[in-house]
Amino acid sequence: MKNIFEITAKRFETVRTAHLTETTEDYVEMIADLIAQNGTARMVDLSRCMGVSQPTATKIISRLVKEELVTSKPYKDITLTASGNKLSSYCKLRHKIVKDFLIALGISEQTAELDAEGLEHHASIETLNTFKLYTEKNNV
Amino acid sequence: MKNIFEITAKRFETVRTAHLTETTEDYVEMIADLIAQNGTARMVDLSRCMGVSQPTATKIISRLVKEELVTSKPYKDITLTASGNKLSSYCKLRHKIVKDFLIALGISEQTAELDAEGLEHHASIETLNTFKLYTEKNNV
DNA sequence: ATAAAATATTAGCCATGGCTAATATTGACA
DNA sequence: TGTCAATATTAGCCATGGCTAATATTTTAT
Repeated sequence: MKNIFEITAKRFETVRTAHLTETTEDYVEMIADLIAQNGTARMVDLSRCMGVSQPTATKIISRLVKEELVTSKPYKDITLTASGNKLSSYCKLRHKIVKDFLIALGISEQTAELDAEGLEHHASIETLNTFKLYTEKNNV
Repeated sequence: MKNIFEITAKRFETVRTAHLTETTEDYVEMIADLIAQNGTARMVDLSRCMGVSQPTATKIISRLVKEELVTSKPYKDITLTASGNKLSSYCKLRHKIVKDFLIALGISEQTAELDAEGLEHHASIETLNTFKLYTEKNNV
């Protein structure tokens, strides 16, 4: 009846923290994808890709500007700062590790893509490393 | 430039939907645990286990009452309805599948517990089945 | 039995991230 | 070039889930 509380509480706090960074990571990653594919990232494409309205995308981008991950001037294309680029590279790598692992396990590519989107934000370094090793061993 | 949007949008919508049900599931599961361990689920224990303030727990419980997963009368212990119990059983099973899988993969129990808490809400049926089969094959 | 401690609720604040409607700006093309 | 369509922003709403401070109730203990 004492530190049982602290142990479970810490788990849930970790998950809540992950949620706070999820939106940030997903948007930064999508901006990088759009730039790679189209040369530029426009608000309208970003909002369509994320499945939200344009005002929602605008609001989130303004937060990312404050966090210095993104640069955005009114009516201009969105770009990533150095730290935004760094974060997007990390997220892309992590996404690939999770997706490839699921595929190596025998899961269909479609499900792997869908599940990776949700799972990637909640895998610790230890788990990511284990996933990576498994894929390397079972995918040659 | 057309249904690329729809595909990625659907992925993110799935994740957002999962988030909406996460709190519900975590609280229902914790209430079941507290009842199993202590005989009753009190607000103060629930809030400590979830790592939130008591008013936050109270607010969430009032939502769960509306959703008919929980019964709660002021200053009385919290109990689960039939559907609350059903949901908690499902969540508990799913949590075990994910945690056991991570352990079977070679991940430490501590990390497995921590990561399972975040991962369990984002694994599809296909992925859960694959996890379960893997554990069964590699854990005998 | 009553005072103090523990527990629970209410009120009221905040940030995030959804939305629609209205407005502003840009870009395209006739 | 001027108009219209496309894009972007702003304003203002909502729900969720955090919090603290204040209040209410219950439990404990003297």
